[in-house]
Amino acid sequence: MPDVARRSERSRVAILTAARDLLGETGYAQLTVEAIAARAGVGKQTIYRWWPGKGAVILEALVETAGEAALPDTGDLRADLTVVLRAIVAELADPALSATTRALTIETLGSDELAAQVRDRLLRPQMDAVKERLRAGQAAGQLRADVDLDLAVEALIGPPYHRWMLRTGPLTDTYADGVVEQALTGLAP
Amino acid sequence: MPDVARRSERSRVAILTAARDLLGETGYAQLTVEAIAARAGVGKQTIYRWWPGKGAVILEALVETAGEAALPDTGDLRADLTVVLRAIVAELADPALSATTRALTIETLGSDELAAQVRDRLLRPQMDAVKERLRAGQAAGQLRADVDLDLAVEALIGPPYHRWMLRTGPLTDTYADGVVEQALTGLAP
Amino acid sequence: MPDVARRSERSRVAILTAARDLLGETGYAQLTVEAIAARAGVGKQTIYRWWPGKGAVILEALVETAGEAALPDTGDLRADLTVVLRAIVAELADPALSATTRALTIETLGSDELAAQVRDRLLRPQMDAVKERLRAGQAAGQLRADVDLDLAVEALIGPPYHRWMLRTGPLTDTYADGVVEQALTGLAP
Amino acid sequence: MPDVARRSERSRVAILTAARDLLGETGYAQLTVEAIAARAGVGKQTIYRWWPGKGAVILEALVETAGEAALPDTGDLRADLTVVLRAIVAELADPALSATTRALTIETLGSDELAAQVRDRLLRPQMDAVKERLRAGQAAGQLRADVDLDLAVEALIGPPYHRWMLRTGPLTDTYADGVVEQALTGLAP
DNA sequence: ATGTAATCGAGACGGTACGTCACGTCTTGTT
DNA sequence: AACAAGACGTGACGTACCGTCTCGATTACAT
Repeated sequence: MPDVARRSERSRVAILTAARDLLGETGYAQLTVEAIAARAGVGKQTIYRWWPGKGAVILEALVETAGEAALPDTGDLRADLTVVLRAIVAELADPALSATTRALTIETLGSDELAAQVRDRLLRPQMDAVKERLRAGQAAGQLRADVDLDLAVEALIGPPYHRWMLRTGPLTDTYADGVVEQALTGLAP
Repeated sequence: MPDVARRSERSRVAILTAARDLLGETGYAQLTVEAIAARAGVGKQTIYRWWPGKGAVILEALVETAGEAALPDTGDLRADLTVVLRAIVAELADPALSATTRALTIETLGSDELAAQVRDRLLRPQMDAVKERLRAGQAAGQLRADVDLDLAVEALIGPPYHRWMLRTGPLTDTYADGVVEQALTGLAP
Repeated sequence: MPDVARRSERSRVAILTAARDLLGETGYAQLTVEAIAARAGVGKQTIYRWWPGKGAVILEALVETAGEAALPDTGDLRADLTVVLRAIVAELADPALSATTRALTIETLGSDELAAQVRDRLLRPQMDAVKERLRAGQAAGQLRADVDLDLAVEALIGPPYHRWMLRTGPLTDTYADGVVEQALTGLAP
Repeated sequence: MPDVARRSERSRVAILTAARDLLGETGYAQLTVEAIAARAGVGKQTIYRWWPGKGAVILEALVETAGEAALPDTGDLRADLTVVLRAIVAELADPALSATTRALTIETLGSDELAAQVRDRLLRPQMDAVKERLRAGQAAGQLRADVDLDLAVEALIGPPYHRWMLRTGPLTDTYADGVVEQALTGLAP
């Protein structure tokens, strides 16, 4: 079993960077473990020693990139959600970040293990943060008391995610605003 | 430049059937072109002659399976949408159909070409059917006149899709009903 | 079974010509049945209807090319053999004819059937002609009475054939003369 | 740019052995790279990493099999050559060894590169050994001083090679003796 | 300071699937 | 019935990566 104390930080960073760069430059199809190792100047075994596979590397790369999902609470629920939705939509519209997310989604589809990891480490925090903000709004009487907060979160995040995955429309601030508008209308008292 | 007139219908059907069966039985990992060819009793070349790759085969298999996206219009918008949403959710919850969709999604992510095909041949019809039903409801005064129908469609389809992709919750009739309820609340006059 | 009466002479000639041309232009590696058919403007089946395979086509091409193996008999054995040997060596040195012969040799190595055909239709006549000339020389007392004529023929043809196959030396008139000289020395009374 | 220092000797031997065995057991038609790899318990890539193709494998197998071409020199030229010619003829008559040689000849005809290799690594040594023995004989006055040694070698090796390639006669000790007899008659003072 | 044990880079290994090529057969009109 | 055209099942080709496995050569810790 690997001795984490002796782990080379240089290699760890090089691998994650190489993975991100390759995704940005050549796309998912060229993102092979061998390519990551070569680009990072690292032996393949060093990757397999510390990660179970390609997907886990991407996940870690994305987790490192992702900032803390701290949501603003200015008291103005609509304004706060607009900020969040715009950020989410912008991230999906950004080619570099989007490539990583897309790659991770592919890996996710093939592995329940990884799917759970992604859900718990990456999504849950984000969704929980939104949920908390909604709960606060609900307590403040800005939402009906009977709304299911999980559904409410999905009403906000589901549409842009669907649009991004299936490329069925543009991902703009205007769109983000529209999603917030529509969702809040359904949730308001 | 294959001569489509001489194409063997027997082979075409055998290939699509084999692809569907393999997905149902052994999952995506075992869905290789060689396995499809072997199972269908067909040469690999016959697959490559008519489809650009594995993804296109899956797409065609799914398109053939998918019935016509004719939506009911009983006049009761809520009832009609509930029927549709329950069907969509059931499909996503069904392991067999879901496997095909999942496989197709993976292939999609690796090819813009295929992504466009999927969007136009598989998704657009479904989404358009929902949109038309909503438009009829809008004309009948059951929806506000100012709702953006594209957003409305996404409000219905986005949440279950998000939940399915990221496995963040159960996909049940109750859930479907909740999604319809919430969406209609936001769209009602 | 094919009805030889209806056979298309046009196709027959086109096929043999295409085979010869392809050998001359692109070499043996490109000499596929499909290439012959395409170049000849002929269906593949027309080839397989009349020949058992590629080798038989080449054989027929070569048989048609090869003139009658009539040997001169001027009474001067050395002069006659020199003429023949120079002709043989020249043929082996000629890239076009040599390509066909080489191709046929390859096919021969893989099929006893074809090897027998080549031996009987192509080689035997040539070797027999040489043998007859030697027999006449023997009768005229220009050869020892006890020489084995089959061996004598091989003493003339074997060396240049070996040299050609294995590319171990130049194939010139001088060389041909040397072979005749050496062989006759061994056969003379 | 494979790293020859890390090459697996076990694999190298297994591949060459498998190639020889397959030739002996099933013949050239079944001698595919895939069959060699399977029989040797080796990945195909391991073959392609170290040899350019099937032909080179056969060549190496034959080179390893072939003993050193050390010719006896008892002082009795006729006896020494008889030993050699009988060995050559026996080798050509032996189905197993002959299969390898035949296979190599086929491969040779398709590649100038390989042909040169075969000539230089396999044939040249053998022919040179014979040539040296003849040179010694010439020095000892057993051959005329003016004989061309290259021609003399071909007079010995050419006939049996021709007979073997074209299957025009039996390959026996008696035949070998006849060839030596005839050649020496032509070369004697 | 030195031994020792794990990590490191490199890359060969046994595999699996890829997408292509040509084989020889079969099928479909045309002549 | 032979023909041109070309789709078909078959099977080998040579390539790309997979994940595992040796190799010395660092490198960091415990003597």
